[in-house]
Amino acid sequence: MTGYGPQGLALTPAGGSARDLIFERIRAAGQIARVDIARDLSISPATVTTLTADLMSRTLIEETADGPGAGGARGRPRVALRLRADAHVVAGLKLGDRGVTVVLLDFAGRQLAEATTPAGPIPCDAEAVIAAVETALDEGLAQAGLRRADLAFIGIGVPGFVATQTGIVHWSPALSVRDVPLARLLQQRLGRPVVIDNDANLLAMAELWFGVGRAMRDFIVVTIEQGVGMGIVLGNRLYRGTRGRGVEFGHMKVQPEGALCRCGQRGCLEAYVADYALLREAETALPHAPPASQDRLEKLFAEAKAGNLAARSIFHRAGRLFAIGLANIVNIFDPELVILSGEQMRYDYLYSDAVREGMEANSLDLGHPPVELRIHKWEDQLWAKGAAALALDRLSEQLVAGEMADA
Amino acid sequence: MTGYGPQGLALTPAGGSARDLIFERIRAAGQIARVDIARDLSISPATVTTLTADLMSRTLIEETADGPGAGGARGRPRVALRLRADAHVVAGLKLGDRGVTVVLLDFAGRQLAEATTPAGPIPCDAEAVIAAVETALDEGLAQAGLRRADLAFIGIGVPGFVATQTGIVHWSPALSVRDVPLARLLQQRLGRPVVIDNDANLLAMAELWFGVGRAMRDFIVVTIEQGVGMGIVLGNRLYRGTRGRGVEFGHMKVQPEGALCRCGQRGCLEAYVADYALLREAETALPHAPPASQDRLEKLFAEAKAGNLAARSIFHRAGRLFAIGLANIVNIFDPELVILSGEQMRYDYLYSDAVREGMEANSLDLGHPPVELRIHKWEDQLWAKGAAALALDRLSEQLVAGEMADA
DNA sequence: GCTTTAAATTGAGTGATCGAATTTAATTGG
DNA sequence: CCAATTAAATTCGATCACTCAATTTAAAGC
Repeated sequence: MTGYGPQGLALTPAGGSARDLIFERIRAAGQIARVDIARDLSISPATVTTLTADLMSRTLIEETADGPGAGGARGRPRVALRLRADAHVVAGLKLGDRGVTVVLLDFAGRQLAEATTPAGPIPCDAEAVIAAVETALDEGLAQAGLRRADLAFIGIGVPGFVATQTGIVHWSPALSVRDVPLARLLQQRLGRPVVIDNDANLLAMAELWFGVGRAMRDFIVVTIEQGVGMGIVLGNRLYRGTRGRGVEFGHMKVQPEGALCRCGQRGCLEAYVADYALLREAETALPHAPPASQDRLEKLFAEAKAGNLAARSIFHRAGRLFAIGLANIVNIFDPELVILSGEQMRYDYLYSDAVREGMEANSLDLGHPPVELRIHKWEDQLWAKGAAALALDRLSEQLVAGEMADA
Repeated sequence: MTGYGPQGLALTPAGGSARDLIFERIRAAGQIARVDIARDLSISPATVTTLTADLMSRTLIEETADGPGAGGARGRPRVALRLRADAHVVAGLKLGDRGVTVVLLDFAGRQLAEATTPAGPIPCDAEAVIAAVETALDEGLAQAGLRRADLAFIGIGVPGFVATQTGIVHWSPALSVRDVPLARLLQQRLGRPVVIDNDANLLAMAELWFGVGRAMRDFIVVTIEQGVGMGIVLGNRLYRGTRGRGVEFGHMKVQPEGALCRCGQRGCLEAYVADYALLREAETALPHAPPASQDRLEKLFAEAKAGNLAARSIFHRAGRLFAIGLANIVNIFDPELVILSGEQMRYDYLYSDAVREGMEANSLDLGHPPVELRIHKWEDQLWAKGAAALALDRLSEQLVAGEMADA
């Protein structure tokens, strides 16, 4: 008499109310008339009128003054709605090797300010990270003529193992200590709500909220710099793995008993394609170069292009294994699109046709066309925009909850 | 003016109504009183009364006659509800090498009949498969004293690449032809609605609906026999990949330029651990054995146990690569549990402590305890029960839709 | 038999949403 | 310039899902 079927609820308990759906629709469209909302969401025009009036009374949206938009209209002209730009401001920050980047976005998604402040040497302790964030944030606020109190939410991208729900950074190349409750510490210091996440996840968020990913249900973003990161979007949502930590693509094993990785294991993808892995090999093959530096990697690539066989083989192997790793991911998730993003993209050996071909050769041909592969030039503030997207996401949740509370 | 944020809906549009949730709760519990439903689902007792009355009028559930259950109760005794066993009957079938297995389940999840009928040589054409299904089904129906018309839904598990939504089998080791619209053909022949799915997915369904997976949100089922299959459950739902086909674990590359796989590529996991891969190697190392047969694999394993180094190395390599493949999956999904299931489980080299250790050694240590690994003895009808679970799942959807239609 | 207890039910009330009718703001044609 | 036309937006009454508070029901305890 124990029954059968999943014990957890297979059905989603609630789902978004019509008000939330309308809000999301307006945000996604930028400008949209009530009729179109009703049509898009299969909601009656009556409801749309009621709920948009409610959203307007909460000063979240407004009617636009500008012309009709839709061509030679006959009847009553449609009135477009949009988010009120002045409703809220959020900040997004990214902790990087070269410093801290910050962007400020208004509620309409427009960028109000962008700044990068150099950071000290990493790894450093929590206090130094907090101070660096504080400096960058204040710089951005100064540009926009705002104060900290004006921020509705702050999102921060951190490399490493980050648990978003708890706000704890379990390990990060930027931090000399483990298990830092960074979100809480920053919230205390900055006086505003803070949410943190793995930086690769935020790159996926950036594509989902501001990039090509907006129109895709399922896609993957891969980035290579110091390590190898991956963000997965399934069903228009960032998939964070079942325990809320990032997905670990860099430590997929692509070669049994292979090269030694920073993580202590062997054969990880990262141990073949990350900066340190390439440089490590270069040290063996080309001992004449100066000690490890960003510069050296470029030199190494130049040598490969010039025909140095040792250098060439380093990149060749990296590309081959990278293609295998990508193919494995594609076989498992079968996404609509794979985006390769990262500052190292200039290295044609990793983001090249050879990799694309290798990936396709290693992906199962199921009769449908191969996965679309796009290469996105790395923009410094894209990561920060992803962090801002996370902040906007949380802000929305908060607004919905608030609406429920006082409705 | 293009807005921002995902264009698809991030919020789930509707979600289950209270009636659906109550129905699911009763099914999951087997026996449950109205008060408990109200408490578990945070729904008012009044609603539970109303909606259970509705479900009873639809003859889906009934009150039980038996004693109170809860200890020395004082007040009005609670009346337990349960699904009406006689409401519906579903069939689940599995196409296997050894034949077709069928189970019949009543609406209370109890097994009414079970039968296996031997099948002809595979691969064969669609007509032969349909005939085999028909024979097995009628055998099961005869056992239970039922007719085809009594079946509410029929679920069928097919090895290979199966698109569930369209009901098309794109490729299967059981079929000599490609892209067979098997669900439609069977539906026409049997006169009852048919749903098909990849057999590994159905094994996951079986665990989710009837096994340990019932209490787990996220778990993975891996099975090895002819090929390597995997089913993934995320958030109490089977994850089928973004295009509705099964997840391709068997063709994960675990060795660059490695062994040749049936799929034509190199280094696939399957090319190291599937039956044919082991036998292929045995042919090289142990040319004295009789030609390929199930029997030979057992012999090979016996030799390995007896100390034959060549035989031993075959299983050793298979186990090592299998562990790597598992570790990669665990790194990506970070599930609560991994279930290893399959008839070949007797071969300790694949489902052994060595594999467990290998998997843990290759999984990233993130400070939490390693993933739980369970080995489930292969039961012939477990696959078929998974197919029945799929049928029950579809039946529920249909009932919900029907409820909406005539409510 | 009366009280106590807890489950189940009932009936009034609320909020979300819809359908049909109405109002509004434009265009077009006379 | 003024109807007629068109389509967007709004209004109003109705419905449905669900809740709350009060009531009924079926048992145990005294």
